[in-house]
Amino acid sequence: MKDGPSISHVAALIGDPARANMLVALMDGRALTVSELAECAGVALPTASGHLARLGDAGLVTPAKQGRHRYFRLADGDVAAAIELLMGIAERTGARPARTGPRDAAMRAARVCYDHLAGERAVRLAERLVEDGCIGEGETPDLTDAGRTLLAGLGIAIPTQGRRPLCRTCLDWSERRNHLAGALGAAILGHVLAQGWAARGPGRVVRFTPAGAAAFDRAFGL
Amino acid sequence: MKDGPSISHVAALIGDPARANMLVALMDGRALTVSELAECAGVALPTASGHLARLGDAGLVTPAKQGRHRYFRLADGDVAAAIELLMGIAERTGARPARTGPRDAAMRAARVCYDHLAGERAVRLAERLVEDGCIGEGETPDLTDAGRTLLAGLGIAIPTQGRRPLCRTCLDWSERRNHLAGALGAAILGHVLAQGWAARGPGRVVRFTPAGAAAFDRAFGL
DNA sequence: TCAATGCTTCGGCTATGGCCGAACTATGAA
DNA sequence: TTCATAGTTCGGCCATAGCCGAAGCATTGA
Repeated sequence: MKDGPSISHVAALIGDPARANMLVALMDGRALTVSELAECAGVALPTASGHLARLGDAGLVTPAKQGRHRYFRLADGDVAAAIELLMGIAERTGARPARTGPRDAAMRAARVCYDHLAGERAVRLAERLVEDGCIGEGETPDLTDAGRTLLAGLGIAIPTQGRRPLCRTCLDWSERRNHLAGALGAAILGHVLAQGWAARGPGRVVRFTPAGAAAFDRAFGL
Repeated sequence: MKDGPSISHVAALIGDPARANMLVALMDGRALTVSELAECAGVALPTASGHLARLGDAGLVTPAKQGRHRYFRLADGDVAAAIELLMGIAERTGARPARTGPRDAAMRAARVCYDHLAGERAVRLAERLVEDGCIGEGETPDLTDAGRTLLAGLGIAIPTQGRRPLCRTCLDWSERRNHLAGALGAAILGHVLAQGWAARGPGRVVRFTPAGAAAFDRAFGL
């Protein structure tokens, strides 16, 4: 009677189609206004406002007032991780016809998950890092000395340790294996974009240039 | 717009309190019957049956027929992981310590779980029995000679061994630790009621009399 | 100061879906 | 065979909560 209802409250919030659409729209880590989210969810503005108030109360999104706009973003990586996991479960049931459009293929290849990289290449990276002993295993792996050396060589500054874990695993919905999240995951995405190895496409898609993909693979020994 | 609804379907399934309770009850990996899950969820059997059919369709639980029972277990670790994550999010919000009504407090103190005792006192009993070497450990602990002696002294007949395990552990909702189920768990509850140490209240609540509580604690050395 | 924009609150409508009792099927026991 | 137990299906009741339009703040710009 204790855990049940409390998780059901959170799950019920995600369980409404309009709210789910909003949350998915926020999965790329950007902040959107109430009007934009209403548009994404396909509901009228008052309805969206009500939904967002409830999501905010439950700590799934955080508001930021700016002028006469109110921006909302996902509260943190855990919320993004939960949504990714639910996507994986939803997909596996086969309820969804395959329908693998071109945009879908790009999403599978590489995309943003909150503030880090997800998709096929991100999963390969994560597995390689473990294999090479650069990071440990588990939910919040350690960054080893080997890992620090590798990153230093690439010119990626190791984020200072705050409240947020340096490394975290996040289950990838398209690959069904872990990719790397946490502060370091965010730093790597930043590096990839800063180097021009890839650029953000529409929505969550991340497009690697041919040269960028090669550089990425070389950098991490893929 | 395509992902939203599909994750919302899964989330909505978890989002119903009755179903959430069932899923949480299954979190220890064991399989439970429809009746047991109905009891855990606090709903009637037909209602539980319907819920489980939907959870099964969505691939969150898997059924296994055995005789005239139908056992359900969580489909896989991903489902468990998603529930854990949702628990974490729900907890961090601090959202729901709220509704601690009198009936709720009574439920936490002592209640019936299927046909045995659950709640704070039941968990203490189970831990004491293990500590005193009266029963073993694991999912279906053995009853030791020390345990048989204790029960004989209290005048509790040891149930004849049928298909049902004599001792079984059952995860306690409110305490999140194990209490004692199985044929012996049922026998102990029967004894408690027969001795007038406690009486069934409304719903699942079990109310101990002051003298009954003292007698119970003395009997088991709590 | 007035107007325009962005958002929230309110009130009322509606439908989804959760719940149960009763009746029915299937399995096992006597 | 007959009875008992476990579970499913059906029908109907009812509450929750999702939705929108209208009206009410609040912030910005003229």
